[in-house]
Amino acid sequence: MAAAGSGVAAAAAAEAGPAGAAFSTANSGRVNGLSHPPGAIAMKDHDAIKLFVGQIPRNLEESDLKPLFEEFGKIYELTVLKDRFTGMHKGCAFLTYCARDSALKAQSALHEQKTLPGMNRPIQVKPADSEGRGEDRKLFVGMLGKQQSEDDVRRLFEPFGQIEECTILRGPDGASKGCAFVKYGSHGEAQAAINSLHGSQTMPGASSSLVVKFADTDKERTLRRMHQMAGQLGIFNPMTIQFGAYGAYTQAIMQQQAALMAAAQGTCLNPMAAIAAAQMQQMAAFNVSGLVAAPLTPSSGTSTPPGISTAPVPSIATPLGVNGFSPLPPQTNGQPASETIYTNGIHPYPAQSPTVADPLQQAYAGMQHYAAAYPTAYAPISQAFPQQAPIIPQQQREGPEGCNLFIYHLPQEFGDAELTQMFLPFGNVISAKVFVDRATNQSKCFGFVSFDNPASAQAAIQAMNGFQIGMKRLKVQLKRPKDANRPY
DNA sequence: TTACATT
Repeated sequence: MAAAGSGVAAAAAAEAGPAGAAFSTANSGRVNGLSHPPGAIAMKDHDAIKLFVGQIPRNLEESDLKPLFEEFGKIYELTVLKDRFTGMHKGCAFLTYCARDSALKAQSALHEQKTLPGMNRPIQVKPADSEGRGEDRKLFVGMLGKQQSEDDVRRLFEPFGQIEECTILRGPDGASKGCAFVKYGSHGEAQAAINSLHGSQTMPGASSSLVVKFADTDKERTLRRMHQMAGQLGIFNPMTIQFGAYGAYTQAIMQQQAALMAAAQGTCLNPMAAIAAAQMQQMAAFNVSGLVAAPLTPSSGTSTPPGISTAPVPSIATPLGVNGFSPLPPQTNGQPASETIYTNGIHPYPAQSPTVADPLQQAYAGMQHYAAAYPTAYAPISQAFPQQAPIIPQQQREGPEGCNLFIYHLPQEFGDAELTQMFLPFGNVISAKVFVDRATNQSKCFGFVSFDNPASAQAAIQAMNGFQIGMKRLKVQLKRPKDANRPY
């Protein structure tokens, strides 16, 4: 390789980072995917449909099938399913067109319409099981009364169909958050329930009428996370606008974030961006592989926060039976684990959206992987983003008793702004102060954060105490009262 | 070795 070019290539490879790995694995894994030529990033609609294609003769490979399906549009990905051990052709495939419309056309033109040579049943072309069919019969129910039990909700929804699942979202204390998920046997039943129940009544104690809508899909949830995180960082990224395709959107953000992260690692510019970048990677990996990146459970007290050690992002795409539509970690008590941190209306998106705490955990975990993999490979790219001035002016010092946190083991490069960002998800941060050595201007790695209410402070302790960053774990405690330890 | 609102 030419000496002049090698550095650039290495940098590009490094920048692709774990995300790149996740993408390529998803495409090429152990199945013979129809991969895209290097450098050519194929786009697909954000609402593209993954099709299952059945009744394919076993002697036909991707290259043989491609012409047949290309008739309906540009193919984003075509993968013949193979037995994971023997590599044997399973007589079916997954097919994703770049355009949603192509999928619909292919489905109506081909499904049960013709029989391929050697087969005695007609070809099957229909949305893969992973495509929403679990989600589109699941409802989010909001504005329930806090006293209403699962049984109450069941009774309310029973008239419209078979209920497969009914879960009230609850806080850690078991108190209802006034919302629930209800899953029917079919989309139609769910729709019927929406038609009849949405806005139909106001439950005792609820502030407005009953909300009944389809639960967010996986994609919507992830997108919302990204927007949320982007909002928190004050990121406005023009790159993302021109990329309508979801995958590309993610990738674009990630690349930007990777650049930012590089800046943060190289020059201590913006550690929170690093966190966000890590999160973006996690989300992208999640998106692409259809797997939950890491089991997430809120940490508490001094216990080891689970799922944030150094578990690598799963990079094995499950080629068949992908059930990427179980975005929440396994639940033992019928509640989404990620919901349990929030108690007092801190939740940035009421009830059904993901919390900030689990992204944070993912973020930190991701940061560690990233740092491990790419310790110093970056040049600072500070101009990648206009660096926003810290938004929150620091006026007050201390909040009321029980609202002030002492935080130790902060990363060296964290300043007031980063500290603020880190704790913003838990409530209204009225002050955040990192102590710096006045001689060296170096952080002393500890600081204070004050909220305007004790519940926020408690939520922050629950979520962030014991949080691993690098080799250390954050210590997050209530600040000692001023008069403590006085001898008299 | 963990330093609690600073000169």
